[in-house]
Amino acid sequence: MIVQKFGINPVRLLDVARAAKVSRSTASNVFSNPERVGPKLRQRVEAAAKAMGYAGPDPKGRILRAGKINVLGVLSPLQMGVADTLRNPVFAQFLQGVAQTCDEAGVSLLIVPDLPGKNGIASALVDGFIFGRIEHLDQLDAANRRRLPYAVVDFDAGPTINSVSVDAHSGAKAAALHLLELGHRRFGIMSFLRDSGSAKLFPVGRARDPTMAGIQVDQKKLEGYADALAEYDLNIDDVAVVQAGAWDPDAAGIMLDAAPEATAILSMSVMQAIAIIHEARRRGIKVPDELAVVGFNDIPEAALCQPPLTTVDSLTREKGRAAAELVLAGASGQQISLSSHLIIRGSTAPPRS
Amino acid sequence: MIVQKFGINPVRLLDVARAAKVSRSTASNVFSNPERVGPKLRQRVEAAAKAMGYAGPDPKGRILRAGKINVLGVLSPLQMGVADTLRNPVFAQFLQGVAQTCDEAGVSLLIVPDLPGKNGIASALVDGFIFGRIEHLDQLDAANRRRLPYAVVDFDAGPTINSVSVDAHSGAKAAALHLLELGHRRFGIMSFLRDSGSAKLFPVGRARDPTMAGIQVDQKKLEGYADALAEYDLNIDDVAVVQAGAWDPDAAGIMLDAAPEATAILSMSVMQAIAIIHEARRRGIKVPDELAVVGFNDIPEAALCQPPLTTVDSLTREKGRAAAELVLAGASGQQISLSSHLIIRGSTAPPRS
DNA sequence: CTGAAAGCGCTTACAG
DNA sequence: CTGAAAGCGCTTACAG
Repeated sequence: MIVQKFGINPVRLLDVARAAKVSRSTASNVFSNPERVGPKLRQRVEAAAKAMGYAGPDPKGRILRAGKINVLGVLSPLQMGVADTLRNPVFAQFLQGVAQTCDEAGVSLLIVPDLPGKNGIASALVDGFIFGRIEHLDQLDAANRRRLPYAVVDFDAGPTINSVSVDAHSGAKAAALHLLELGHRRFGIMSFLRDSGSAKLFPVGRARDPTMAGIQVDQKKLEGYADALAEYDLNIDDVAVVQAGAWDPDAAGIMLDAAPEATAILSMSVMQAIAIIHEARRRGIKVPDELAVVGFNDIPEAALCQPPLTTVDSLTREKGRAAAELVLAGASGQQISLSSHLIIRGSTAPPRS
Repeated sequence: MIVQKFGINPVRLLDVARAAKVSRSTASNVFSNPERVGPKLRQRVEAAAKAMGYAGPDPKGRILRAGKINVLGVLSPLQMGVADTLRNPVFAQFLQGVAQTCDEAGVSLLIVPDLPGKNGIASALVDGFIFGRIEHLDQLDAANRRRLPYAVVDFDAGPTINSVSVDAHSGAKAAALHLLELGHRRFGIMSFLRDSGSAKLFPVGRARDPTMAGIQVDQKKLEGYADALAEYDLNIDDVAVVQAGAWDPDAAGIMLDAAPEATAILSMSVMQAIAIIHEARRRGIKVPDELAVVGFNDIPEAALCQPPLTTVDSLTREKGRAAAELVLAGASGQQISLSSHLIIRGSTAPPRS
């Protein structure tokens, strides 16, 4: 029968060594460098260990010597816990990419929450980290102090910082051009609210807040939309923008209300694009015939949607892979740039009228 | 400008202490117990630290003293890497549950791959672990030796081991009864192949291999199906069984070929149930009118499917939550049992004929 | 409020 | 092949 106990009975290497009447060094070698120990002593130590219920060196002690921990850390986006991080399908995909590299390197993956009080970066037992999302340079301070390799994603932190970015500008531009080429001229834009606030409407005509596109990568998407519109002599200032969180249940409704005349919606978030398709169906608006929808980022749900979502593939998984490779290789100051491309599926068609 | 360097310049607490002309203890207290240090000394130490680029105690050193690591480990199923683990939607949901508890406890989540050579359990820096999937009692040996709390899921490891299980028997029975009540009498069963082998067909009439249901929890599902069938004087030995991995692209086709007369398919895997719906559509078989399909486990894709999948909700997220709570509470020998229930959606209807 | 000392559990040159 | 010694970086009673 197996008896599960712990906390009690802290057998240490030293105890085993004493019981087996060998030195600590020899006992250590039995577990870590068995070939250096003669068979007789080895068996004696192993027997003693078994008798005492000692299962090998405690990693806590070993780590201090070894230095290497064999763990890659991923830092959750600002204020996000582990659960939020895993729940976000785009981030989950990013993690899958990171995980692929972990598997190749034989390393475990630690998801570190960004908790209000604690400084996860300062205390995480990792060999390096990846910032899942970063919004300001000073978020890197703690990482710089750890003197561990790290990489950021979709953020330009200058030439000294490892980074992996997707060309969001050209991806967003391609999405908008696709709609323009189909003949659409009246749009609504859904931007990403990265904190947990409620949806914000930026109506046409009023002073536009520069934060309406959220973080750096989203601003590039907005510029991509604007540039595409400009090619067709359209001004993005004439397009209503709704900024909302990925899971905001009201966002799709607000968007459709804000741009009732729109024949096409550009969404920076794939989740919101899917939500718009659902909300349109609920309202009896046919997608794509009466309303075309384009998202940004490709996740499995996008292809399963009815109709399947036309969206920008921003190589999320590859970003994760590449970021992890940089960190595990101990790179410093490498910049990797990936190019996104549009996947045309069923949610876009020429406007009816 | 931020300069990212590491490996070099290993400033230790001792160096800072020397530079500030204080003892190690005092320097340590500045970072870990600031209230115990007078303001003058504190500032002197902080200044020295800043000047030398010391950011606070290295967690590697601290851990040895503190004992607690603030990390909960999840062990990947047999032979699975981190990427496989994250990619499996059921397991991803389980991890979300674990993560919820981690967030409540302010703990990070470590995903430990089950790599051929290494013993992840022996070397993981965690305060306890959860076995994502277990098939034999001896997989617990290494965990028992670590003397750290742990829990298993959907596996009865006896009264001394923490476990969280769902009543798979009654869930599966409910699924089968639902079909029987609708009038179905001819079935096909899709069981789960837990290793990476190719699909296996267990045709009717031949000697049935007891392993055709895979691991313990799957055997309970099979019994649940059998008991339901028996209530309608049907024998499970007259039902063709196909056993396949969650992602096997051929499995759905093999199942449909193996039971061409079936009006309903019972699948132990939600992914395979969805695959059967897709394969049926490809073949021009209408679901649910010409073929009813029931899965086991509920994931977001199941509801998004066309038609939405009728499936057993086995409370995967709750299992993760509960398992994590047991471990973090340092429980020992607790058994938690959850009851599954059927979610009836669009993939089931009475048989046509 | 401050510091000298012991120790967390292990490993690794090095000497024999 | 084996062992005495030093040390990984830090913290924590304890004495002053």
